[in-house]
Amino acid sequence: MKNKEIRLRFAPSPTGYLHIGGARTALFNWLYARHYKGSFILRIEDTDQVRSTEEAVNVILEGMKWLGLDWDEGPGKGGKYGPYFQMQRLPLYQEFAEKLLKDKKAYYCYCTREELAASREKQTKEGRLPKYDRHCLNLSDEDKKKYEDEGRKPVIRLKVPSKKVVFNDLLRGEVAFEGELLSDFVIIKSDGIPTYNYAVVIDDALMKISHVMRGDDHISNTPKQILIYEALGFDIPKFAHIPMIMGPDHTRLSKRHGATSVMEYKKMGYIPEAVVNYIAHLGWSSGDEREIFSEEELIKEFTLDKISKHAAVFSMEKLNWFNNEYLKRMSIDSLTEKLIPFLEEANYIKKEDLSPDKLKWLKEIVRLMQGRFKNFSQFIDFADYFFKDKVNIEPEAFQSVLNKEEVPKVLQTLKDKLSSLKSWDEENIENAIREVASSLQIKGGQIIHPTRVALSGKKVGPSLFELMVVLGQKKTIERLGEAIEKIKELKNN
RNA sequence: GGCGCAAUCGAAUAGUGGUUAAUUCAGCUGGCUCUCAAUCAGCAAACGGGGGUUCAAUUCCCCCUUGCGCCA
Repeated sequence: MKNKEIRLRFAPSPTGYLHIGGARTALFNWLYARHYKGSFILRIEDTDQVRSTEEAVNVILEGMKWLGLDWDEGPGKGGKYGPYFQMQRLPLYQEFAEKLLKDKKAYYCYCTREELAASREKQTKEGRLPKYDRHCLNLSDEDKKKYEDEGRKPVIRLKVPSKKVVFNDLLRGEVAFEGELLSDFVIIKSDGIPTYNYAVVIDDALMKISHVMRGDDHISNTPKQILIYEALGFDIPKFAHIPMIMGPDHTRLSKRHGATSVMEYKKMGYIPEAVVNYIAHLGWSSGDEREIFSEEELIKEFTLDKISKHAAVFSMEKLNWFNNEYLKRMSIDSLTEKLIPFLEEANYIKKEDLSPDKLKWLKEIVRLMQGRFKNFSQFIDFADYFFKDKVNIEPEAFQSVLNKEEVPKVLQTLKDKLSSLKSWDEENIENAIREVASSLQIKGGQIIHPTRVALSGKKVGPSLFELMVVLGQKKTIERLGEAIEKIKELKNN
């Protein structure tokens, strides 16, 4: 049963992608709504006509879906408090503005940018703090007509009462602002578009939002919004201002910090459950020592008293750890399935060529690699040699491992030995390698390391014997030969 | 500049009017091992500063500082 009283919303502006900070805000709202069996509403704040795009709307919706944050009302869903795009709600903003005008709680203002700037400069010079001088507060109809004949387009300003505005933040307790400091701010711009603070109030009120949970960068906007609620006689929702997420340098998270769009994490091969689990821990903790939470557990445990009040720093390392934890727990089957799109993207496989045998082989690779990569892109990188015809030997690996006196002889001896192997299984391969080692009077490592580089091009990777089983006898022998040739070539130069 | 919010290891968070201030990530050392990863054992690492209140403050109050944000 839904709790009709509890209604939360996430209201992004479609001026860009869904970034980590927005996603975390969405997640907290979603978790709160789900925890208390309320409703979660998605609203698109697209009044910035210059920067808003339909493309961005789609990317945001995609991001929400990828994270599994489903909404009860909003784009694609409808709902009884729609529309859920602000640009489709223009008449509503107008209607309530007219009510304010009629009640003398708002007024038209014809002042130009230049006039405003001049007034501000004068006040500053006089040592007063600049605020709108109410030049247009009591304009007569004639005055207005005169201005309009001049071609001026008016804005609508709220007549701000001179009083202290106090609200009780669910996280921070009482927050107070001196009303004197507030200017008669604009609620409708001269082009008829509402300002942020005004539109958000009309929408939240009309959509019956009970809890406004948002980044604490909105604390300073809250008194203005409360004034609008009061002027219109709307019920004031509860406010909870959650801490922001910063980059590692403690500045606002931005492109400078690398991947900030949630969809980039999809592209890099993170799994959404891990991303959700990680960002849930940015500003929230269960209070006990668990780190890994399923979606259900998060919903169950999520309450406001466990949210911290200070900004959090995003850490890629910790995200990697979470992702790896999820990757380790996944079955080979589902891990393989999730990897397939990345393998196709890299041109390592074609889905239509995926015979049962090939799928089995693929799963073997996945089994060998599981736990050794932090995300799917890394898998593509780390396991390339299974899929490519020729190995790409990393220069550093060549220098430090293959470029040694005894290596060509070792590889040649091994190659000869392996060519005659009848049964290509782990035990036989290991025995063969140990035999070569003892016949050449070298340690296992002295044969294993160069062989790994010859076969995979890398110094690190899964157990060599298993690797060789999966790679197959033919390719193993080929690559040993190629490595020997390559060493020769470089020696001669 | 005005106003607001915040402050515990490098990062995320626990925690308490009296504690050896805890856990996870990252770092470091060692075990295991064919490397890496994983894993196990261990190390290092914090209560921003100053005043109060109190027998006792990291914890409560005030100021400062610093960071962040909003407005201009």
